[in-house]
Formats: sequence, structure tokens, C-alpha cells
Amino acid sequence: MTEPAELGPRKAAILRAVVEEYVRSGEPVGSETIAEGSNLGVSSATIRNEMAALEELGYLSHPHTSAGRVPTDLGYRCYVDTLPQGLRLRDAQRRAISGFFAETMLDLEEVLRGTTQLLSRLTQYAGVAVPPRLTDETVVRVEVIDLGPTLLVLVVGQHGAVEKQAIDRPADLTGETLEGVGRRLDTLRGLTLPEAQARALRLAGETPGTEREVLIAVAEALGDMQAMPRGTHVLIGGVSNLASEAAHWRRETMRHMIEALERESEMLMLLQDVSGPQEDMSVTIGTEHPSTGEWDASVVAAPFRSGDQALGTIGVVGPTRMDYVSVMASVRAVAKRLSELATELGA
Amino acid sequence: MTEPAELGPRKAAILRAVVEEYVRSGEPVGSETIAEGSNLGVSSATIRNEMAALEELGYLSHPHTSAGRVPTDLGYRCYVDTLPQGLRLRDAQRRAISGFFAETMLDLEEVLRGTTQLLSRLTQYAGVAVPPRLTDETVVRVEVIDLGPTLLVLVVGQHGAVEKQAIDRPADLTGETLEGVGRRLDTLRGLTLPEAQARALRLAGETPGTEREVLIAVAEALGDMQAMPRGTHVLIGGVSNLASEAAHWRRETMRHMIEALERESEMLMLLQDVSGPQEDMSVTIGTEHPSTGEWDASVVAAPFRSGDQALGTIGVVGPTRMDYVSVMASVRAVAKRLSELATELGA
DNA sequence: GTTAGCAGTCGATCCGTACGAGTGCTAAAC
DNA sequence: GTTTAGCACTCGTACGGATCGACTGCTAAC
Repeated sequence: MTEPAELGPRKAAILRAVVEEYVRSGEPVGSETIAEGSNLGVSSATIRNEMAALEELGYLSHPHTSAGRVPTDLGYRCYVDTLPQGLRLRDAQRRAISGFFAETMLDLEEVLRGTTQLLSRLTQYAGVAVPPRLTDETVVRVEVIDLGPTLLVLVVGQHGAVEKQAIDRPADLTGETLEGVGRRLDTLRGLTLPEAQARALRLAGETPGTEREVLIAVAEALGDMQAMPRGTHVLIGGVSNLASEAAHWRRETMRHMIEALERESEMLMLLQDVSGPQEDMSVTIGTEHPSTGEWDASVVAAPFRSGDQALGTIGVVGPTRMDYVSVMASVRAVAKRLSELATELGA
Repeated sequence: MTEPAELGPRKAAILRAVVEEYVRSGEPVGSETIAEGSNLGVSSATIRNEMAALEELGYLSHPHTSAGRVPTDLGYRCYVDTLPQGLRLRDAQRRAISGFFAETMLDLEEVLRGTTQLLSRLTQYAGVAVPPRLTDETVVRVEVIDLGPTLLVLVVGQHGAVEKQAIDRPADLTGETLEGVGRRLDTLRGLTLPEAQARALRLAGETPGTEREVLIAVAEALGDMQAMPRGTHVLIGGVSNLASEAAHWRRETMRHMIEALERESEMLMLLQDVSGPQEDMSVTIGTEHPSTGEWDASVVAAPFRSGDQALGTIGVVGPTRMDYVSVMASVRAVAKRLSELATELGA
């Protein structure tokens, strides 16, 4: 909508300087600071004029008359969009990432849990990760296990995701029946979850008696697994970082934020809304998304893949006033390494 | 150590009144307030004397000269210990609990997840739950699944707990080998995890070739599952309640607290330390435990059982200044209902 | 178009005062 | 001996006013 080009190079430079200074100091920045710190050869008065113009255009705002300027969400957006691509990580960060991925980890969920912590440590904000949805994978095994009072349906995805759901146990169930069911369910291997469900239903149609009953229940369970992303828990790490970093946030704001992080469905929607299908990385700033708008938060997210198949999303949630350069570099680097690992792990 | 009896009935009554008033109002309570509110027929001067004595004994403390009294951890302890047993829930709470358990839920972990939310809603603090450790259960099924690049060991416990761990896949693995392994592992049914591990090792000893290799890896995985309570994730719900309720906590305190809640191992230790083996319910107040001492928190916990076998623990974490009567009533009631459900579910 | 200078604005800070809640003590009353 | 009334004292908190200082926005000169 607003091409940064039309700002002109000097306005752009000033906006950039304001954002960076504000992110650094946390305090509204005045024209003097910019005139001194930045090496445009102009005086503070000129900067003032430009800043007034930037405010007019909606990129900056004014807490009160005698204060400096603060970037608006639009200002951050422009800043982020015009960022040069060559993002460098600090050595310590690079080492932290390498160290993490040097550990041998075989279970993807475990890796993701660690990834949220890693991201949180790298950025000082909260790290999030959405594990692969079983829906997108093919099924490697469907198993029905007799627990006595109930039956347990176990579905294993190709990348090692395990989904379980209990179903009712028919009173007249025998071991043979269960074996029969097991044999039939073996044919689900290699299907996607919806396909598996359809096949299970079809199998049920061809089968009489108790076995049929169980198969129908299994099909229902397979349906539930798709419909409700129950197993798709969003992994979160480092909420405590937010509590300290965000020292200037209002208490209520923080409450809302932690609440939102707890609501898995909300985070899930946020991260899914946020990660455009083809994009490499997405940044959502404050009011650009209703959820984050409420609590002055931004989300930097990137997908990770196995080969060319998108598996899930990782990201960082922090205040709108965050160090986008560093965060984006971290998320990108971690996503890249994670994709490599996932590819190697679950080819 | 300190029998409340030796306080004398009046001191005890005053202590009780101070605790209740302080919990209610959140502000240091003065002698006048007690004299008026409570119906001991004595004047504020007498109360003052008694309060000075209680302070001397360590049950109360003084933020500063011209302020009222505040209970110490010891004061809360005495208050809790002398609580009458007849704890009543408010109707709304009773209904919330019944409503929750009226939903049909078949998966214990799902129930526990909901339980943390329920406890949090009932008490306005954070709810926690420790699911059954697989170690204590008997194994219903051990399965090795070929995921291509790795193998996945799946262990199902009698109550439906599922533990998974990836192991290396020998290069020369064939489907037959895997079937052989599977047949041997069938004999693990009904054993406890340590027994199963021993049996797996023994099986490995009796078996040659690749099969042996896999069995050894499985035994290792079974060992890992006992050693590291990796699957024993502590479930937590309602952290946001703490963020708002604890409006008077220092920011750093809150950061520490959320951090501690995030460290599963710490919470696990806390909850395990806290739940005495035979006790019905335990209350840990502030400095009584090193972890909670750091952040002025208390933990009210109760075990839940299936039949007479202890499965896990549920509890509530909140500020030392909490409404112990209500929280204890809630935790006790939920633990009772949960035990009934678990008994019915996993006889 | 840029810059220096200057008046004006408005929040933040500091300080002195007054207030009031609550204690602790003492002396009288029961 | 215990309880109570009275009172001086302490000490945090709220209030108000003056000052400070950081910026801006404007104007006039370059």
C-alpha cells in the first residue's frame, strides 16, 4: 500500500534511525539525538521538519508535545520491509544455534521443544513452535490397544508424531476381534489421515459384528484428530523473558498476552494466519493482526520443511518494540537448521 | 514444631482473624479492624498487646512502625493447621466441578489438561498436574515402528500413557527382523518398566544379529524413559491468573515464578517433595520449600489415585497470601472426583 | 531547501507539608 | 493481674507548588 520508495531517501534514513534508536533506548527519540548519532549532514531543525512530515504520513507518533517521536506500527512495517537482506548473527548466537543442533536428537517434538527455548534465549522474547499436523502427513501405523475399560487408538505419522484417542470398548470384545481389526487397519499405512478415515469407514461397511463397531469408532477417532487440532499443541518457551523484558508494559497488557499464549487455539490461528503459504518468513506487527494488536506484540515466524514439504512453523513473540534485525536473523537461521535436521530425520 | 495449642484460644482467634482479613484486603491489618470485625469482646488495646506477643513468637510481622500486622509464613502455617475440617465450596464452584466431570473424557492426559484449567478457574491461581509416570505402571504394549531414517519405540502404559523415543535404525534392517523383534517384545506385556527393560536385555542376549542390536537399543530406550522423566511433563494452566492477581508482586518476583513454572524439572521436584506419601493433601507455604521461598508462593497439592494406587498429583500454585480455605476445598474436591474418574477409567 | 534561534509546552522531579493510620507505652479501672 | 482508655510518637503516603529540562514548532535569515 505504501511504498517506502515514495518516502525519499532522507526520510527513510531518518525513520530507520528513529526506529533503531527507540528500539535501543526504549525512550521517545528527539531530533537532536538523530542529528548527532546519524551521519546525515543536516541539522536538528531539518530533522524536525522531516519528522513532522513522517508523523503526518503516519510513520511516527508523539506521546505528548514535549517528547520525542516513537515509531507507529506502520513505521516499523516500513522499517522491516526496507531492511537489507544481509543479516548477520552475533558470534555468540551463532554458536548457541550450532551447539543446540549439534546435540543428537531423534524425536522431532523434543527438538521443537528445545527450539522454543533456543529462540527464547537468542532473542529474549518468547519462542513458539507448531509441530507438524498429522493431517498433512501420511499414516505409518494405526493401532488399537485394549486397556481394559477402554480402547486406545494410536496413530503414528511418518515423522514420528503420535496421536492417541480413547474410544469406548464394546462389552463383547474378544482378543480375536481386536486382532481382526488390527489386520484390517494395517492397510491404512501410507494414507493421509482423511484417506485413512474413509478407508476405515469402508472397511467397517464390509465387516460385520463387533469388529464393525470398533472400526466405526476408529474412523470417528481419525475424524476427530483432523477436526480438532488437539494433538497440535503449540509449544511455547521463555514466557518469563517477556515478563522481565516488558518492564514497561502495563500489567493488564501482560495478563492478556500470557492468556493469549495459553490459548493454544489463538496462537495456532495467529501463527497460521501469519505464515503465508509461499513466503520464507513473515513479520506481523501490532495492529496488523487483531490478536497481537491488543497487546502491542509482534510475531516473527518462519516455516520449517522436510525436503520441500512444509512441516510446521517456528517463531518469536515479543513487543512491537523489538530488535527486528536480530530476531529475524535468529528465526531465519534456526528455521534453516531445523529444516536441515528435519529433512535428515524424516526423509 | 510449634503446637498452636500453646498459643491460647484468644491468640489463635486473633491470628485467624488477621490472616483472614489480610487475605481479604491485601493490606496490613490494624488492631482496630480486628477489634471491630471479630466478636471477641475485647478492646483494640488488648488486641495490640496480643499482636505484639504474636509478633514476638514469629507469627506476625510488621512492614514498618505505623502499619498493621501481616502474617508470616509461620503464621499461615499455624492458621492452615488449625483449620476446621468442614470445608465448604461455593455453589458456583461445586457446579463448575460437576460440569467439568460430567463431560465424557476418555483420555487421562486430556482430563488432566482440563483439570489444570479447572483448578485455575476455581481458585484464580495457576493449576498444575503431574500425569502418572510410566515407571509406576505396567506396560501394555511395546512396539517398534520403522519410520525410514529412524526407528520409533512406542510404549503404552496400562492407563493409556504413551511414551515414545526414537532410536537409530541399523542399516541392514529388514521387515522380518522387525517382525521378530515385535514378537519378542510382545512378552513384555504386564511388566513394569524396569522389569521390561531387564527382559528386553535378556531377550537381546538370546538373540543374534541385527535383531539383537535393535533389542539392545530398545532396552536403552526403556531405560531412558525411567531415568529421565521426559514424558512426565508437568501440565500447567492459568498462569495468566497469576499475572493479574499478583498485582502487588514485584516484577522480578513474577519473572522468577513464571520461570520456575516453565522449568518442568523444578516443578516436578516441588510437587514430589510436597506430596508426602501417605498424606491426603499437603500445603507448602513460602519459605518452607526453597523453590517457593524465592517468590513468596504457596503450593496446595493432593494426589489422585486409581483404586488405591497413586497415579499422580494435582495442585494449585499461588501467592502465600491466598485463600487457603477455598483453595484447599477446591483441590480436595477435584482430587476426589478425579480419583473416581481415574478408577472408573483405568480399573 | 536549510539552518539558527527562540518562545512555548508539558511531563518528570524534587521538596516541604499535612495527614492519618497504627503502634507502644503508661496509668487508671475492673 | 488483666484490661482499657488515652496520648505521644512514628512513619509512610498523598498533595501542591516550584523548578527543570527535553522537545517541538515557528520564524527569519542564509
